[in-house]
Amino acid sequence: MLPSANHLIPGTLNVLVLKALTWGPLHGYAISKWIHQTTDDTLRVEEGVLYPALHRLEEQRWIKAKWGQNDTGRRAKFYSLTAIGRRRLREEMMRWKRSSQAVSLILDAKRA
Amino acid sequence: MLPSANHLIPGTLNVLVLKALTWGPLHGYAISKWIHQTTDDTLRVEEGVLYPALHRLEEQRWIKAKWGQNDTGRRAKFYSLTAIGRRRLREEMMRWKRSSQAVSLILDAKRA
DNA sequence: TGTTAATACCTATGCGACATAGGTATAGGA
DNA sequence: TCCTATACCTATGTCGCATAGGTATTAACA
Repeated sequence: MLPSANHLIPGTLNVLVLKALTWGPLHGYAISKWIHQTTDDTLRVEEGVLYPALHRLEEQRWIKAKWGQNDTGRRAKFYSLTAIGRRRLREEMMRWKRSSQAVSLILDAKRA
Repeated sequence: MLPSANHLIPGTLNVLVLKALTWGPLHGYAISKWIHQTTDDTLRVEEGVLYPALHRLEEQRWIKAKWGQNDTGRRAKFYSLTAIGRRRLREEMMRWKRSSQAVSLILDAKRA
């Protein structure tokens, strides 16, 4: 295992998924690819991580699922944001901004 | 438990501690206070989290410990960076920058 | 034609880290 | 006297990620 594999920052997966769904309904595989491509291969969401996460989010009513078909007529489960999910997304984004800025504040701290 | 308590971003504690020690040897309680104050109360490291983390870092030889006294003559265990720790700090900082930028890239993504 | 890669979904297991809740001891201030 | 701050510690629970499997369909390719 490479020391600098494309690991997620723990706790960020939910907000990444919610953000992905602001583009409209997406199925799991597409969410995974979108994250992967948008971050230029920096973040990679393994399927064994993504699908359980989607199920948790669905159980919490942050997203809802609906079986459908992709462009090529293939079956896929499309997830979309609920009202709760939209609210949570805003909250989680603010939380991320706040916390990550705090971390950067420390890491960028210079001697007086 | 408040939803927006002063939680750490999981995985960042090590690098925060290592960075703290670039100011010179510090004891656990001081590290905790420094993080707390530097982030203006955004990040709070509970002692039940900090001390085990310090022990792990020591075991990995990223930091080393030495009993001493604080300003008021009170006993305290002072931690300082090892050469390995300094190297790891640089690596972990780069990793953080890379990953956190990727997350922000996603969260700031706008419709075309 | 057969086989591989890509798409699309899933579960099970392990582990590490954090959150929480305790505990000890000393020093100082109200 | 009692409480707060300082300074250290352990134990337990939980949650999420990492890993390693698995199924099924479609497309590409040899």
